Amino acid sequence: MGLTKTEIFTTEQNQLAQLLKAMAHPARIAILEQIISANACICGDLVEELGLAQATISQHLKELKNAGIIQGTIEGVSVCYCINPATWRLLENQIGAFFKLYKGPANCC
Amino acid sequence: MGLTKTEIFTTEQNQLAQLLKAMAHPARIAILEQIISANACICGDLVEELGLAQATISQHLKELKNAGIIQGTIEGVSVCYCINPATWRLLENQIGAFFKLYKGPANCC
DNA sequence: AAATAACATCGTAATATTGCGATACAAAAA
DNA sequence: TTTTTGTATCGCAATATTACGATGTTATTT
Repeated sequence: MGLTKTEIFTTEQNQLAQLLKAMAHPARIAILEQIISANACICGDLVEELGLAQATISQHLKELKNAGIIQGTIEGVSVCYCINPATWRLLENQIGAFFKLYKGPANCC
Repeated sequence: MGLTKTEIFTTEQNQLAQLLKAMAHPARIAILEQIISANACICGDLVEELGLAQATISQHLKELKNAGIIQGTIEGVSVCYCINPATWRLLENQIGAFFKLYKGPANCC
């Protein structure tokens, strides 16, 4: 096959997996770090900063945008990408809740 | 192409991406939730609980194990999988640090 | 209006992931 | 020792991801 069986999982499980997947690439982590540290970043800067082609960066930005993690507003000739606060908080909370499930080592292993 | 250029990123970026990727699948999230809630889980239970074939579950368990997120100890006939506390804490801290980078909306968008 | 600048999209090649049936394997039970 | 039980691994087909050159697109300059 090759396609995930989303229908057998809960909405929360699918949503969290999708958001994590969007972040689960070193280039996209680097992009997010850049966007956050620059506090408003445009694609051109990222191409210079990271060592990837413009087309590749643009594609990664698209994935982050599709996942709702970032948002882009046109600013003259260039595009200003920044964090989508709502999704960021949502993901932070979802992940936080997930990690809090674990109460430490069990008595079995 | 088709292979990630890990050499142009930092060790931290690659490590975080790899751990996130290991979690970025609804089945693996469901598996982790099961392992945590059962506080020691074996593969057989998971096959009944989730709607995936035994071979598929075993493969997902292998990925979580390779990433260091879970560990398995042989317990008689079956295998007892549980959370690897060290990796769990590491990931929790890495993610926490990452999310704390963001200080709220910038003044640009 | 033509040229430029900054991104986006298309098309493609290489590789990775997902899922599962079939089969192998190792430990315990019969 | 044979059988059973619980997992792991193999091999395959379908699909997804990654990267990038080439080409579009859109808004600003000139």
